[in-house]
Amino acid sequence: MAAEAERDGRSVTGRALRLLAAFDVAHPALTLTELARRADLPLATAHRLAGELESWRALERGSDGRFRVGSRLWEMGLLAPVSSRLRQVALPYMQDLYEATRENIHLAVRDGFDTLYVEKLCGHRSVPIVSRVGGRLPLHATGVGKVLLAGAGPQVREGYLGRPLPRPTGFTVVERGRLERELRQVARRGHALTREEMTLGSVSVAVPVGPACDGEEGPDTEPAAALGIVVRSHRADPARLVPPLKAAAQAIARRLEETARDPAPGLEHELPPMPR
Amino acid sequence: MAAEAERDGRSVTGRALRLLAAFDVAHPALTLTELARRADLPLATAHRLAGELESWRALERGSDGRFRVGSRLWEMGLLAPVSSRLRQVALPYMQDLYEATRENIHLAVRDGFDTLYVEKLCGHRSVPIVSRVGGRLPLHATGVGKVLLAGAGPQVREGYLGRPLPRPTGFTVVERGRLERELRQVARRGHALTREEMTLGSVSVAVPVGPACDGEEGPDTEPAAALGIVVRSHRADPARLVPPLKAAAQAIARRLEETARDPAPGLEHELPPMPR
DNA sequence: CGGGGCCTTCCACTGAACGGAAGCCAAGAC
DNA sequence: GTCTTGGCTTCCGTTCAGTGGAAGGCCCCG
Repeated sequence: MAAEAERDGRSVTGRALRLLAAFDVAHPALTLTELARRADLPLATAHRLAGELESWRALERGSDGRFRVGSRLWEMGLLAPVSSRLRQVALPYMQDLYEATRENIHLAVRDGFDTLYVEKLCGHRSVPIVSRVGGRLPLHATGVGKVLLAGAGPQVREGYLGRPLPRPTGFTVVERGRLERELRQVARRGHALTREEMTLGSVSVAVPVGPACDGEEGPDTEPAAALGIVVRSHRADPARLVPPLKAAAQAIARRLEETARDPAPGLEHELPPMPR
Repeated sequence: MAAEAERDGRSVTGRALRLLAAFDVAHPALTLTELARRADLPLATAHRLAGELESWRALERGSDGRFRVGSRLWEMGLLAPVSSRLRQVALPYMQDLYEATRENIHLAVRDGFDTLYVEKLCGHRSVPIVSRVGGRLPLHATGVGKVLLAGAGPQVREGYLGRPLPRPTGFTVVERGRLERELRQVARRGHALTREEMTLGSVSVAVPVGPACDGEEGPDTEPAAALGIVVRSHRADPARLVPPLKAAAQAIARRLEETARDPAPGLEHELPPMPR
């Protein structure tokens, strides 16, 4: 820890990135002093670096003097593969699912030991829910998470199960044996169904998106993502949602493979770089 | 230009940010050498900095050796106000509009002299279109752009009109006088309607979101955003879309004002920081 | 086998980053 | 009115982290 903290703080780039990392969902806007404290930097240093980041619009400073993440950074982030490829491809199919159900539609990937939510559609009628685009939840307590965990390599699965697992509700399965059995079942069936394991009153159905979603399970074919839907638990038969989910997931997987070839996917219709 | 380039390259942070800025839609994946060339840095320097950025997962290096924008950066970007507030609030209303029309629904803000697209919903049935989330288009050639330009301060408007305007189609209005007249009309009516000015075959309708969207035009009330919809030009009567658009825009504006008060908006349900 | 990309590592030099300190400003207490 | 507090900004001498040329490794192709 000390060693890592050492390495982290040493380089200028590291310090700058620590400034960025000081922001999170609970702290989307920070005064210079808060920023310095959270990044563990001397005020003067934070001031200089934050100023520099601001001049690049990686940070923005509001009229209240607080710093916020800048829209330039947001723009940059959208170039990340998760967003630019996965999201782009999946969105129309997610739209279709939403139209058909008017429930929360989720697209998530595994990032380390977390479920990382890439996209989420919801309307006014959907169940309110804890997930958030860009947010993280445990792998073992959600539908999409279970699918991702079941599809991950044994390495990851072992590593994940070998640590204490949070238990958001009384229904969350955390006993190792039972969880492993469930995961095998998920892998076999090609879908996960979890009842109130993350939030009381909500049921979640999910399927993998990727090579493994055709039923055939290749040796090293971790799914690229998971597609899921969350409905109220009193809803008649969540299992009915599996076929449309699978259809959508397969379509997405196919399109992903197709677009994997062309590096610059079509319409480069950007604005010519207007002089300031 | 020379002066700015000078300042830009001097600081380490600047160099690191230049590396990030080397990525764009047309170049979402770069080899180290390309990266160095595009950022105008010596190879060794690019190598070191890129490595550091990678260790923070601000960049990721694929199996092909190319660098891409990292998902950590994507996550950070989602904390930007455009995304975390505006998008969150507007999305359900945009969903409703999509459901009702199945057409492209756009949410955009003005960023300098560009229309910056914050969100875009579209399904399979919608008109294919050039806009892209995080993308930029001219202010004078789209529905949302015109609304934003009409609502901007005279300073901005003058500045924008004082430069040569691109003309994507033969229908794009670029004559200053005519454009100014149109903008006044947009401001008065509270909505914009453009026919094939950006893309042949598409018509766009848009309304402002924000203080000015109640008809009353305060002195300094630039709209926070613009909400628009793009349909095929042969569609019966695009003007019919104005009332639902206005209703949605007002609802969004109201919710934006409401949530402006509470700094941390509710459910902080993040995962406890799992040890690596 | 030699040439040409592309990537990685090394290391001596140096100028850019550092951060303590001092000063500024506004709000609130007394 | 003055004093205190807290947040922000600027300054500047020291020093150490960043720099980048050069050399070497790897792979592919002719």
